[in-house]
Amino acid sequence: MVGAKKMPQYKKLYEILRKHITSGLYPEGSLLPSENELCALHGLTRPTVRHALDQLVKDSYIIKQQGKGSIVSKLPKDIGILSIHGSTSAIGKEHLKTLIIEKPAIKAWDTPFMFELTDIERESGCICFERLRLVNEIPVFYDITHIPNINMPRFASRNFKNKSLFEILRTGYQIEIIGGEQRLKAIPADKRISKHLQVKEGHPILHVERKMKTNRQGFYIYSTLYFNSENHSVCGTF
Amino acid sequence: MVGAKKMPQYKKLYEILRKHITSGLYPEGSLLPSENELCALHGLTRPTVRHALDQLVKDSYIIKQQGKGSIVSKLPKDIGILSIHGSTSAIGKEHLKTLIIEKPAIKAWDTPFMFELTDIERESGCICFERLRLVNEIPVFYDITHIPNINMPRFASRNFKNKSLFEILRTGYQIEIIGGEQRLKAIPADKRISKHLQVKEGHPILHVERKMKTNRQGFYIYSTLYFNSENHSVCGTF
DNA sequence: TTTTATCACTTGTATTTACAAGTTAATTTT
DNA sequence: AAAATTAACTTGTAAATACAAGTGATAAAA
Repeated sequence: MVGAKKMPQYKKLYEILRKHITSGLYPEGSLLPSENELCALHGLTRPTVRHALDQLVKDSYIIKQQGKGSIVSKLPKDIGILSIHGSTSAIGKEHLKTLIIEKPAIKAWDTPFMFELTDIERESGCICFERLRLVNEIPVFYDITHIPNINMPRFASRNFKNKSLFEILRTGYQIEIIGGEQRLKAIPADKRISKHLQVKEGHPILHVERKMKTNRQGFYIYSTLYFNSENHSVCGTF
Repeated sequence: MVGAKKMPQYKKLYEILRKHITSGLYPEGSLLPSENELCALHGLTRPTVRHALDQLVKDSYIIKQQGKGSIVSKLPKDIGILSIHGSTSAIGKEHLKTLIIEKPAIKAWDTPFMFELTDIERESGCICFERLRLVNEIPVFYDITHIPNINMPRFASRNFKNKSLFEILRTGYQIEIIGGEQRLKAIPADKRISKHLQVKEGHPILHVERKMKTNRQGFYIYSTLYFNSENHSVCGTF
């Protein structure tokens, strides 16, 4: 294991409990052992145990309630990956289809780009691709993704058909999204958008520009979204 | 008395430092007094001071660096999700104005309401008010807030003119927003919206429905937003 | 039976003490 | 003068202790 030796006690306990929660040992809604029990179990003092629990609260794995205990809350937030919520019913995975409009290709960044770029990003160029997502065969959002072409071997030739972008990044490149920023607007559909989303020109479209921070230092992923929110909403937690 | 008396010490210090930072006493990039200095200044012990600083870190008012100190970072987010970003320049507080369209009043919940309500919420009724926010005298967003009328003494008679809602909730009722969910849509402006936001009917409007979770168990704050995103964007981090 | 009170248990706040580890600047040595 | 060392800071981790405050179940009283 990589450097688990000098990890502080509270962090060790945090990792243990985190693993127990995500693995389902403590199901959602159940109570964690009390602070005093955790002290006895792991040979720690209460301030240390509380420090570990504070981290779990911060990452919203648990909610604490005075007089009651530490309640396990729903498993991790989907990192702002905007989920879709239909106005009629929940959308199962089986109804969601992805169409590749433009295959991943290496090109120069647009100038100006929606976010400010570093010199390194600018020089490296980007991998760009466009996708259309359909729910029940109806196009719902149109997605343009820009990834800096820095240490991304064979990315452009990968098959995106059935795997999520984030799954490929995580499993193929050990890249995980750890946060980001986004800008939202409502805009009228232009010719290109109206064609892809099959709406009239001028129809209100939800426009999202996102800059996603990753666990790789200085490596960001950019994405532009055009969303037909007539029958669906974009949902998110914060 | 609206409970400023039994506020814990660490929270008092948090509020003091927070005020000092937002008021510009400690400018961005500068160092806060060291933990030991804060102990001496306020007659507290280091764990208590550290607890206060932890809160400031959590809310990203400061960044701590071992061996150096607590560095004041950029003034943040009102509540993480809702800052406005102009397409031309940053928006200073001096250019932001709030207009009360409907004063806080106790009434029954709309049926159906945008989010599902518990029986307790439904029975208690709600405090509802509507505000219009202007940037440089131009209306930018229209805001309808619903707060359950549960243990909120004298809330309806408070003056909202110059204080942020969240500031009143935090200082007057010890209520803090700890998260939430939201749904976003792009919709055409109807008659009412177009009147308030001074746009043509049918103009694309960003519509946000939010359910905000608080530190008070089972207590949620609901808000509906209509945003004219022609010249501004809604920005958020995740 | 219903209400009230108590008790055991939970987390919340706060003090005190100690040492580890990172940063910076002054001092000493080369 | 330049490099290395030291000293004096800073925050980080961790222990032991105490009491306050909220919760829930049990026991006592009405």
